[in-house]
Amino acid sequence: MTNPAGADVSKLRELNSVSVVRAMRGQPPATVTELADRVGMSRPGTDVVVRGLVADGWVKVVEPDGSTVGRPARRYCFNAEAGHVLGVDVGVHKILVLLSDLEGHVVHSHRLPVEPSADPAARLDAVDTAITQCLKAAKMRPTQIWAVTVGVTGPVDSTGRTTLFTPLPGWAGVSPAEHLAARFTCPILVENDCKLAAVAERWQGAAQDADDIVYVLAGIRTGAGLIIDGTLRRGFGGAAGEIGALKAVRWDSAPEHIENCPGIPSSIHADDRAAWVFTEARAGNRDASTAIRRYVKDLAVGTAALVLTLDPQVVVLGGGFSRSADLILDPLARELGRLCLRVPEIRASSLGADSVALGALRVALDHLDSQLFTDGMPAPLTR
Amino acid sequence: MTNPAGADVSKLRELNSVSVVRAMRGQPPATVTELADRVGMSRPGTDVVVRGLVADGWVKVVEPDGSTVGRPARRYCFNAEAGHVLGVDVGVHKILVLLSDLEGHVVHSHRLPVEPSADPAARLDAVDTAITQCLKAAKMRPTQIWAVTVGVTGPVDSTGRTTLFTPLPGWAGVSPAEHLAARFTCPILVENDCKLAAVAERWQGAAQDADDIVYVLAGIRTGAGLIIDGTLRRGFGGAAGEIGALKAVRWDSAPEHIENCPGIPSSIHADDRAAWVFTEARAGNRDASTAIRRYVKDLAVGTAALVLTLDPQVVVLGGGFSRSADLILDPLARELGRLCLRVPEIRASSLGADSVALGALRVALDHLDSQLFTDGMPAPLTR
DNA sequence: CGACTAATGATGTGCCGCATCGAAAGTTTG
DNA sequence: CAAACTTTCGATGCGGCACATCATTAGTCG
Repeated sequence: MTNPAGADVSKLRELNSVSVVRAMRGQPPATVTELADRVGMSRPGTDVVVRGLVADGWVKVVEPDGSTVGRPARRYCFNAEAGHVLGVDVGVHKILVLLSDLEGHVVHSHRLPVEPSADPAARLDAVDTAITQCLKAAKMRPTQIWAVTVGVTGPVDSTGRTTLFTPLPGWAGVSPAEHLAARFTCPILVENDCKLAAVAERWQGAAQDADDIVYVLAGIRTGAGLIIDGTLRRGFGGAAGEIGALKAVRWDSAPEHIENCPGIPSSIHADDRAAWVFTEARAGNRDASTAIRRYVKDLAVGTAALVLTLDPQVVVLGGGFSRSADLILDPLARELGRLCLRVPEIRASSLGADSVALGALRVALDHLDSQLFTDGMPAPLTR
Repeated sequence: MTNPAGADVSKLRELNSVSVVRAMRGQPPATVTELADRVGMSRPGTDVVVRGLVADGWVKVVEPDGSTVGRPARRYCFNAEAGHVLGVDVGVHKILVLLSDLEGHVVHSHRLPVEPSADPAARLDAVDTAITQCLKAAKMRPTQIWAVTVGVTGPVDSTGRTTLFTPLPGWAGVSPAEHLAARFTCPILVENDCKLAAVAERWQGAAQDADDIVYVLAGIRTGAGLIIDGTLRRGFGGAAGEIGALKAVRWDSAPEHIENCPGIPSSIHADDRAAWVFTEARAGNRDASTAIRRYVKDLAVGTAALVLTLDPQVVVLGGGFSRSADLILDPLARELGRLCLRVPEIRASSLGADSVALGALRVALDHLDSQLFTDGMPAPLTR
């Protein structure tokens, strides 16, 4: 786009092929006439293009089908099974692998619990196992995967290496991309988990209508992911959104208000303390309410910094605590109203714990899209 | 780009016309053969395209010219005089109007002092006068202007209306765009001054190599402009970069450290106090050094919030105080090192007080570019 | 003045998309 | 059961665009 490139006549075919594919994706099977209308081309021209796409494997035919009157039309739809992508969430407690087709429909998933204390080698082993299991269940081989995205905690630099501090033991400097390159020849992307969750919320979650989104991960950890003008922003060194590193913003210590809330019975498991606090707060427990109020106050300072910097349309609240969004959203909105010039909409995440892996899928698909659409959709069968 | 559009055969000509123009702009006059090489088209094809562009007025011929051997080639260059744009800086003390051709070469400028206390009506009158003078000097009529960008203080919403708080008296809610629409039929853009200065620094200033830039205005006022992935980011409500509104960030009061530095002689004019402080600091005045240290400390907190949010490649320090960048850059870098994960490069602005108007020019030109390039460069003579 | 060089202009070819029209494949109706 | 109707399918001819090739032209150099 930026560098001038002479356009051959064949470029036209490429352009129109891409247009037709764009018009077909995510839609029910369509007739050539419908596609011609949608794309704004003539019927014969569209027909030729569609034939080419069928020959290349991008499009498949859905024979006749229920029509009312006239000669029944052949129906075509995007061949989502032409390729598949993997989305991997390397979490603290679990590895989650999602396998989807080119439309983003999840066809298989595999979840593997991991000890929070596991070292990088063990964790990467678990990733391998989960991917193997997932592919096996889907009866697919690694060569059939067109792209993989891995979500990890902590910032990721442009080479796909984790950098700086991460909550996982010994995880700094690890390169999941290099590790997976041994098994996959396709592009392997590595991305921060908060950023992927943000992508997921825009794709299928609470912010599908917005192009400027601040996603705030509110849980045992606190983090953020930014989508600006519809695109995930990584920052020059991949550390965009790491406002929590500013000591004046008490994101590191914020969850402690809840974790260390006075009155938590010692019988409660460490992982369930937050749930206890939220439940108690709803029941009227003063200490619990205070803990949450303090937490939200700390959370709001960092969020306000993000909001003032970016002026987004929506703030999406995700992470473990977002299950109790009813207790957080309103006070958070109040605090932001106090701190910000213009308060954006604040919404609770509508995706569960799968959001990181979902976002990973979307990033992988986006990567393919940008490649294919700029190259004019070469035949996928040759891969 | 996003909605599928069938590509007619004529689209090819459009594409190639755009490519050729792209290859010509900012370059010395070129022969058809050179252009063909640059664009990657055949010579005859390029020739036809260039002829069309000449006929439309986009390109002009530079007859023969010094060549060495062989038949002398006709040389063509982009006809920058085909249209012009205006960049207007509505400052506190001055109105500055720049008139440039389509290459961004300033052909005329007009500067008009304004009382800081002038009300909006008087200020808009001054804008009118300055524009009139500038056009008169260039012997041009308003219809020959293809786009105007106006830089103002304070956030600007998407309709080009100033919003919220601004340092100019009564300036909130004013719409310079509506005011100018009476004289110009071309697009009139209104933008925040810090944002425009950021654009200027990337265009001709200290950050020409960077795509992720945080511009910090350090002067009597403090503000910021953000460029992410090479594009100016306005935010959903036009208030991106307004981190100074966060009270925890002491940007509002930061300049007071310098303005109220102990020891400033009462004989010094209010506008020259900062200069006095910087001069004294260089001479070893303790109070002055302390004032600057405190100022930088406050400045750094807000800057750190921006840097941590966006992780830019470069921070450009602009505004009046940047003339004394030698006293600010190093301590600022130290503070950011303490506060941030990854410290970006910190550079002093290399543009003077014209930066806002320059950025306004660039924004106007960018607006034209995006329009023309997507429409395939229709003949400009018809305007 | 002739040889060399590089741009110019003209011709023919192939590809692409469009408009048009007859043939085909169904449904509806009497 | 057959004729009328509706809609898709397939083929043909047309015009536009870029390309390759080659003769022509306009300079410089020896």
